[in-house]
Amino acid sequence: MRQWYLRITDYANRLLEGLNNVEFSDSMKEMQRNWIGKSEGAELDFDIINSEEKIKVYTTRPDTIFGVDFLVLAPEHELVQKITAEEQRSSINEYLHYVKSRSDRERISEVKQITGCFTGAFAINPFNGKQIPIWIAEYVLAGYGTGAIMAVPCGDQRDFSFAKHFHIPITNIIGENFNGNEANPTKEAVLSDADFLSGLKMADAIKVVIEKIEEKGIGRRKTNFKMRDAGFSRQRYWGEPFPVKWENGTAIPLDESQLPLELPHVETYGPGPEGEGPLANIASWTNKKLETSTMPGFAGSSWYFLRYMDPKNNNSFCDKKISDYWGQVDVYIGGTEHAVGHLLYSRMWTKVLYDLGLIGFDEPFKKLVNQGMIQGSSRFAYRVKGTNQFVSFGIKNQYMTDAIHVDVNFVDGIEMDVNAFKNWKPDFANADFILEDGKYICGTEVEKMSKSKFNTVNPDDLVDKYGADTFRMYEMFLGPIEQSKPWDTKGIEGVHRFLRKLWRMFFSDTNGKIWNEEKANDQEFKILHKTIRKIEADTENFSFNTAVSTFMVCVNELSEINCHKKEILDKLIILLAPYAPHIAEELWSQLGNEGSILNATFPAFEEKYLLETDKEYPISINGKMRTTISISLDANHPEVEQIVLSNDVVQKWLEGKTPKKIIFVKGKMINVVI
RNA sequence: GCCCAGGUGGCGGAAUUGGUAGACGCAGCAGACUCAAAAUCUGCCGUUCGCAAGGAUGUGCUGGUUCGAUUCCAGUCCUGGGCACCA
Repeated sequence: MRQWYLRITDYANRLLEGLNNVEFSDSMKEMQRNWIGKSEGAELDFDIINSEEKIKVYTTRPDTIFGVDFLVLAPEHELVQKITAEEQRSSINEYLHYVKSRSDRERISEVKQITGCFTGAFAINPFNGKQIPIWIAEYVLAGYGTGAIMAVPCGDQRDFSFAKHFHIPITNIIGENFNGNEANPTKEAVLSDADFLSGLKMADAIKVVIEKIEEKGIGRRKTNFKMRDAGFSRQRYWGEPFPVKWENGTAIPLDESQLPLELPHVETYGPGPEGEGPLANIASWTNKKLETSTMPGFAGSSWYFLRYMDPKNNNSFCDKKISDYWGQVDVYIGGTEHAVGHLLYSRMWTKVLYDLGLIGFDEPFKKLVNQGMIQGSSRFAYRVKGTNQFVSFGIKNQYMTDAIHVDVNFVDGIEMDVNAFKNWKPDFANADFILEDGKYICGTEVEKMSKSKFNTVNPDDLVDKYGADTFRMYEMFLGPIEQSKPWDTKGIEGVHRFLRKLWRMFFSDTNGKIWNEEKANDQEFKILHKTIRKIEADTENFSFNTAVSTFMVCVNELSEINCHKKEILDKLIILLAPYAPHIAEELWSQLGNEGSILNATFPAFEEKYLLETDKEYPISINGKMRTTISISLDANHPEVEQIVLSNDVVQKWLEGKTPKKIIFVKGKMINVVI
C-alpha cells in the first residue's frame, strides 16, 4: 500500500541547530539530539575483484582504514546476489532464508548472537591494495548509512566478536593499545603499521584521510542521520483527509476553491476492501478518486497553537499580522513522552511555515517545562508462602513470602489497620498476622499511581476535606515542578494550617473581624516587600514550592508582630491570588474592595523598604563559622579588621597570635586566617 | 554499552554569581490551654562528646583547587530517565 511520508529528514540539521535557541531541559534536548542522531564521517568506495560493481561503505572512523579486515553488507543489500561466488551461493541463500524468518523482535532481542555468511567475493582496500573478504551479517542494517560497513576488529567490538567467531585474522594498527582480547575504540591512540598515517594520533588522522579520499576521488565526506522520514498516513476515519485526488497513479492536489475538504458521513468504521481506511467504502468519496488515508494525530497538533491566535479566519490558517503580534508560545508545559513525536513535528512544521514566509519565527516554543509525575507510594503486606499468614516488614526475612499490594487508604503511614485489611477482600477474612511490637508494618515502594497497585489517592476526596486552594498549593509545595515525586497525603495538613493561619490575620475565631485601617510601619513594609520580591522571582522561575514557603514565612512574621493592617494584607492577598485563588478572592471582598481580585494591580516592589545600614556578618576563623558581629555596611576594611580583632570570640581563637590575613567581602562575610 | 539528569536530617525539600548547610513543611518529643477531645500556642529536633558554655563531625565515596566547596575540577559508586547491533 502506498503511504505518505513527511520528509522531516530534510530538516534534520536545522532541528538539531535550533535546539540552541530554545529553553528546553537538557534531557529533552538530548532525547531530540539522539533521535536525530547526527554522525559525521565519510563514504568510501571499495572495488570488487572480478566485478564492475563497487561497494560503498559509510564510516565515522576513516582513520582505521589500514585496519580493515573484511567488509560486511546488510543481508538486504542489493549487491549480495551479484557478487556471491558460485561455491557460496547455497550457503548465502540459506542465510538469507534464516534472516527472513526472523522477526524484528527476535533480531532486537538476540543482539548478542553472532551470525553471518561469507559471500566468496573479495574487495580491494583502495589504499594498500589488500584483498579483503566480503561477508553479509544481520548486525549491519540496510536502512542506515549505505547498508555496508568496513570492519575493523581491533577498534570495534562488534567487528572484533565477528572476526573471532569466524576466525578472520585481525590486523592491529594501534600497537599495544590493542590487547588481542577485546577491541579498543579509542581515538587517542597513535597509529602504527598504517602507511602514511603511522605516527599520527587517530583523532587527527581522520581529517588527513578524508582529504586523501576526496583527492583520490574514491569517496567523500558525509554526514548521516539516524532519523527517518515520518509515516504520515493512517488507515482510519478520524483524521484530516488529504486534499488530494489520484489520476492514473499521480497525486493531484485539490484546487484551493475546493477546500476545505471535509470528512464524509459514514455508517461504519470498518476497513476498506484492501486494507485501506474506512473512506475506501464510501462511493461518493472514491468516485472522486480522493485519497482514502487520513492524516495522523500529530498533523493537527503540529500547528494548533497558530490557529488559536486567529480561530475565526476563513481565508488562511492564521493571518501573519496576528502571528507576528502573538509570536512564539512563551511557555509550553507538557510531559517528556512527546519528546520525539509532537515536539519534533511541530518544530518542523513551524520551520516549513517560516520558510514559506507565512509566519515570522521558526521555533514554535520558546520555553518548555516538563512537569514531573505525581507518583504513588505503594504499601505491601507479606504473605508467608502457602499460608494465609502475613508477616510484618521488619521480620519478613525469616520467612519465604510473597509481597502483596495493600490499599494505601487503610495504612496510616506504614502501620496497617489489620481489621480493615481483613474486611478488604473475602480471601483475607481469616488472615492472621505476625506482628512486630504489636504492629503490622508495611513495606513501601514508589511507583506509578495505578488502581491495580492500590496506591491511588482521589483528589476529589481531598478537595472535599481541605478545599481546592489547599490541594492546589500543596501540589505546588511538594517540590520542584520538573521533578517526579510520590504523593504524601500527610503533608497536606501543613498547607491547610497555613491557610487557616492566614484567615486568622483577618478574622479571629472569637472576636470576628480584626483587620484594621491603621498605617503600616517600616517593619511591616519590609516584610511585605521582601515577600513581593521573592514571589515575583519564584513565580517567574516556576519555583512554586519556594514561593509557597515564602508565603508561610511572611504570614509567620506578620502574625508574630500582630499585624492586621489592610494596607499590608491587601497586597499580600493579591500576591497570593494565583496560588490560592478562592480564599484570596473571598478575603479581597471581605476587606471591602471593589470588583475581583483578578483585576487588582500586582504590587510593585520598592527597594527602599529593604535598605539596611548594618549587617550581621558571619565571622569565620580559618573558614569555619564561629560567631557573628553586626557591623555598619559603610565600614571599610581597616575599620572592620579593628572591630573583628577586638571581638572576644575571635580573641579566644587567636590565642594571642596575629592573624596572617583577614578576608572581608563587603555585605557577605569575614574570614580570619590564622 | 552509550548519553542525560540527580545523590543534602526520620521524610518532602531549601541554600540566586564559591561566603552562616538544613529555610519552609511533615513526622516525632516535651509542655501550655481544656473535664476531655479537637483547634491553637510555646520549646526541642543531623550525628556525637558535654549538666551547660562550647567542641568535634557532617551535603554518596576518594582526591584536588581555594582564605573558604552542597556549589568548581578529576576519578569512582549508586539511583532515575532516554537510546541502543546506527558502523
